[in-house]
Amino acid sequence: MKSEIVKQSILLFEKKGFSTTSIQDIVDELDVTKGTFYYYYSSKEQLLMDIHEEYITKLLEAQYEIINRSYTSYKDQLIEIIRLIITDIVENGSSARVFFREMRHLSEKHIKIIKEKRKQFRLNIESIVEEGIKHGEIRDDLRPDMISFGIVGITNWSYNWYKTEGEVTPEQLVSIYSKMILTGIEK
Amino acid sequence: MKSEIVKQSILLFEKKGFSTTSIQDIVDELDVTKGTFYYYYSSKEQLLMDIHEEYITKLLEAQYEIINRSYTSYKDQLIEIIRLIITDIVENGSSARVFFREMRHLSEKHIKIIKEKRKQFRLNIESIVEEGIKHGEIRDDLRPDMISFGIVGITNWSYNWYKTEGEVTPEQLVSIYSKMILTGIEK
Amino acid sequence: MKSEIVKQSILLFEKKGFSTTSIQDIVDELDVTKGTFYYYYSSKEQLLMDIHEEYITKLLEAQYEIINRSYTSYKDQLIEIIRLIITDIVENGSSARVFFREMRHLSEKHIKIIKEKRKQFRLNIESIVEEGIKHGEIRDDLRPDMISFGIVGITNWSYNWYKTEGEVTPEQLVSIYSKMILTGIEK
Amino acid sequence: MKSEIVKQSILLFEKKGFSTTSIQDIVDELDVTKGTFYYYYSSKEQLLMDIHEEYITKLLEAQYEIINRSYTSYKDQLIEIIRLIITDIVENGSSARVFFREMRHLSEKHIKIIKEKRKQFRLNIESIVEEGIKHGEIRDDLRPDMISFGIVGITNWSYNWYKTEGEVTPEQLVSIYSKMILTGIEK
DNA sequence: CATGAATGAGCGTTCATTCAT
DNA sequence: TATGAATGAACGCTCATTCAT
Repeated sequence: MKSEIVKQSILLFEKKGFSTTSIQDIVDELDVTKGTFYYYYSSKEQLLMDIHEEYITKLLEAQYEIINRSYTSYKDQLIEIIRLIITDIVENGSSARVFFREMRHLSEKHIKIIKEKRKQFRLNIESIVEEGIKHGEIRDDLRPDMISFGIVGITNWSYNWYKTEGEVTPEQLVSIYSKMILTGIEK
Repeated sequence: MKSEIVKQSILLFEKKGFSTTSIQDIVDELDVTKGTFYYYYSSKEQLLMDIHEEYITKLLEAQYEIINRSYTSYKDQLIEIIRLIITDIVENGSSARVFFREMRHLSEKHIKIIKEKRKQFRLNIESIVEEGIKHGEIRDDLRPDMISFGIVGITNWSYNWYKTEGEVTPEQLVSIYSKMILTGIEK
Repeated sequence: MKSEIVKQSILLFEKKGFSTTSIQDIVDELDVTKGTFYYYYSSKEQLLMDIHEEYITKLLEAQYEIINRSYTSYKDQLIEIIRLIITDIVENGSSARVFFREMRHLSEKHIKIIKEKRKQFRLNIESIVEEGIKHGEIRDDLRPDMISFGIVGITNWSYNWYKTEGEVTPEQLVSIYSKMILTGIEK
Repeated sequence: MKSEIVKQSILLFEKKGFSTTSIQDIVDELDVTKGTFYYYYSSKEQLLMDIHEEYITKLLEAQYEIINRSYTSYKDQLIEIIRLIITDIVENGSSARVFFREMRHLSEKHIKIIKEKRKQFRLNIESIVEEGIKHGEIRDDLRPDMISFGIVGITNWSYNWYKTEGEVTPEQLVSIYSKMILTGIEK
């Protein structure tokens, strides 16, 4: 039941937004009563936190898994991370959209926790960029922090528009974005 | 009065989110009563629509102004548009954040109107990219639509993190992002 | 309207108790809606506080009025205060019962304020007793504080049982209690 | 288990009040589940009734025990009853406070039963007073019923303020109150 | 133009109670 | 004996909106 609540909530939060979705909406969809919801979650905000925490934790784990593999180049490592973000958004679009849009509705305390982890995710990219610069793979005139913001921006933004039914496969998008970022669009 | 309502609303919507901000919150800040609000706006949603419409209209106008100038290259034109987005987010951060985050709370009908204009903004970029490809300025293996998504993604994302008090000036950010997009980060 | 809310609330709080009386109960009785209640009171607790504050303030004022009059003896002054308590309970029975029974439902902060005033009321009695002892009117072997507790106990308790329709008039009760306390029941 | 439920409930009812204490609060304290509670008690109200019944029954029994002893005077008998009330409040403060404050939350039917027993307790005092009057020990100008109300008032009220850690021992309080009532405070 | 009183629908949450196991 | 999942009714409270003045 708990996992069903999470599943339905994500769909509803994605469609209507967190604050516009009522507990009633959620339990109606599951044909249970509000009491049941509160048997599993102490508050609506706690549910949102659970969703956020699971999302970012899994993503961070996957990122560390990538980081700890061995690579022939830092550029390849960056491509792998671009792939991680894109495939995650494609595969868990609803969760991703909830994650990106509804963080504001967490409590101060919870926001802090999530922000820290999100920051860590970006800092890990920044570190790879720094290594790439140090090893002469990446140009040194562009600030690693801004590059990392650029990478998460370009990839994360796709949660706003990417459609599974579209013409471009995830792998193609990974390829295009990787080329854009690494070699630019200039001829 | 009407413009003061808009001004305060934007600040509050940015800080607390649209659905968490009450009409009471808005009028309290202006030291008027709710009646006054409803004299100027027929509903809370209408106010949000006004904010959205003004924002995207101004942005589109600025974009057309850029497009209609003459350029030595399409790349320069793209840089100009990157500059437009960045400076707008820096200068009108609150409006930008409300625009990006709260669109969902518009009515179906209004959403359609705004989405169309947002799409037009991106399509205008796509057109420039297409021209750039046609004239051999931009590589032809990356799909103009995806490139345009990439450009708006990388730039728009900055509303999530850019801080005026930070180390990087808007112009530096324009420069970095322009280089990233046009020539890539590879050494 | 505000005063009607107070009036009805006191009756309901007396009859059903504070926590068993719902806002709905109150507004139903007045044929208005819950919104109306919250237009006048920010919370149920705030209403209870208003009731408490008005009650104890008026009582204290009446007590000071008595204290500041001139008397032929301290005993007469004590009788006057016994009269004050008894007549107050008889005349404002509902308020008195709410005051004595529901204080616990105030917030910590509010409880402190009310407790202080209640204590002051008793201390004022203690002071009279002390003066009475000092001037040889009252025996000195019984502790003024305990005497004051005795006086408020014997009189306040009547909120638990006194009925206007009973055989004993308030004035008779004042007389009986004054005699009991001042001269004892021993023959 | 049943007695542990009673014990904990009394403490919680005293601290938070009956209607503010939830079954969950009670069972949490005992590290069992709500099912357990309902195995022993059919309802929350039934538990309250049990507490009330046990309290007043024991008190009445103790009172009869006093009444059935032989005394040299009716005044001594009254003192013994004052002692009973005071020591009971001191020793079973929590139960006493619950008894005095929460009766209102019993059902109509149960209230009637308890009220009857409480009345009996007072009537027994009234009878002693009457006998005292008849035998010339107690003055006959003060109504035995009012005197009995005075006695229970002055003594019962101590549940509102008496603190075990205070300066006055129970026995001292008994002495003071006995003197106040029997011989008055006049010099 | 603006106010202030009032509405009514809905929300998040609590909780006594039930019941199959 | 005891649990744990679920119910359903109610509660305190919020808020966009209306409207007579």
